[in-house]
Amino acid sequence: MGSSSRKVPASTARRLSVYLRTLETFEAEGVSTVSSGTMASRGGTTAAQVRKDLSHFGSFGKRGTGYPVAELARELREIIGLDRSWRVALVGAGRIGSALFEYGDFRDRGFRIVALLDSDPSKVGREWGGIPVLPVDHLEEVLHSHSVEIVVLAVPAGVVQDLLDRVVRAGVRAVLNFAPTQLKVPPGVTVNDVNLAMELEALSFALIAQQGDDE
Amino acid sequence: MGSSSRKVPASTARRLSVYLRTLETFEAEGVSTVSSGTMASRGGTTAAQVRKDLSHFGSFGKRGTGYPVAELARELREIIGLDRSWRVALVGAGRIGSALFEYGDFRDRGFRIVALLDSDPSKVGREWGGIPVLPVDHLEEVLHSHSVEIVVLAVPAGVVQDLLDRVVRAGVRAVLNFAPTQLKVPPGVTVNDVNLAMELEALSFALIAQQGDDE
DNA sequence: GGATGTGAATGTCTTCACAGCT
DNA sequence: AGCTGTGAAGACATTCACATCC
Repeated sequence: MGSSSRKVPASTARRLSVYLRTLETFEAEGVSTVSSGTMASRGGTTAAQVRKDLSHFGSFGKRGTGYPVAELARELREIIGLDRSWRVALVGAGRIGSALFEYGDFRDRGFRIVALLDSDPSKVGREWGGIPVLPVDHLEEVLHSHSVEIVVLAVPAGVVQDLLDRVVRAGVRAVLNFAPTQLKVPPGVTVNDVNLAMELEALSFALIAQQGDDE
Repeated sequence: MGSSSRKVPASTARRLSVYLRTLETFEAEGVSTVSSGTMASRGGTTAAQVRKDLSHFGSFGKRGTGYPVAELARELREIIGLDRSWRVALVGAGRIGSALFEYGDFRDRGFRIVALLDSDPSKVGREWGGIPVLPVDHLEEVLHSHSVEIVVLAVPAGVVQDLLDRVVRAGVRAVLNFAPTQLKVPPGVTVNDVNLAMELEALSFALIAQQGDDE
């Protein structure tokens, strides 16, 4: 009971990655069992939160003992979908695209960049680590021929909505967007935003708010 | 009444940036007044949400008319803290640091990178756009001499907690962290995480969950 | 004894719905 | 008439606390 993924809070989903990373650290340290309390203290949350989060997917612990590190890690990988590999296309071979491409961590975790696209003719035709940069005009056929499941949009704000529409029409249902634009997303499609400007502005806001607290 | 920043939900704070960007678009288009409904449709939220959010800071609209675009934009800039400029130090002159540095948007919005630091001797001594890359050993004095208010940590996971501790001890209270590590943060300090791996994993999870829905 | 798994209680955020201003 | 501002209701998420099992 409980192993179905019915009604998982979005916030829970976002914490699973943290748990997995914590478990992998313990695994590397040779620890074989952890309690929810230990997990919590490393993950910046509470013991009850860890248990509730995990309980959405099943019962992985033993009372009195805790959770088996290796086994729980394996379960989480399966739940998150990291027990397989995903085919990713990167649209926009600029600075951000480059940083992302070089950030080898992803490959290790099953995200394989199988296609690169750009609109700039001076970039098209080049290769990044053996992968050719293709013209963005061919977006649809590239997505199709490479069976792309996840698209990363690292393009200027002005063109991102148009690209998203094309990507969605081509059947892709998961997108990572770096443009500082709030996109119109049809149901059934997940778009995660990485908005660096917004992160900095949130810090600015926090500093201002802190200031006001000393009164 | 209500112009004090008592008890502002974190989620509200994160939406203010979106509202500001929406307003700036309208401003550029010469629109002088917007309703909460229009704001909402562009910001991916609801009219009531927009009004509630704004109501935490004051009453900026006119009933029957809507909100004055230019004036509300100005108010939001002040609330967020974009009516001044912030002094930012960037630790880690690698790929991500470079991408961030080149992403000129920030300068325009008041985030001025005044110092660059790295531990790699081959990078130290170089210049990026006139700003010298300094050795991270001198972190504390650099933060001090440049009156740094915000620090961006674009460094490997292994060293980030140590750097955060130093940064906090040096009196900085706002940090943007790119390492995939859950940091221990003392009270009074705000750390925002940009975790690319986690964003991709969230997409993976979403795809898996969608799959399960068709049953 | 020790730690999980989970209903119940609490807290937080969002949505509703409408009074009140323009 | 139109749209804001806001208490109240509702939905959602977190924390508590304890029975349950190893």
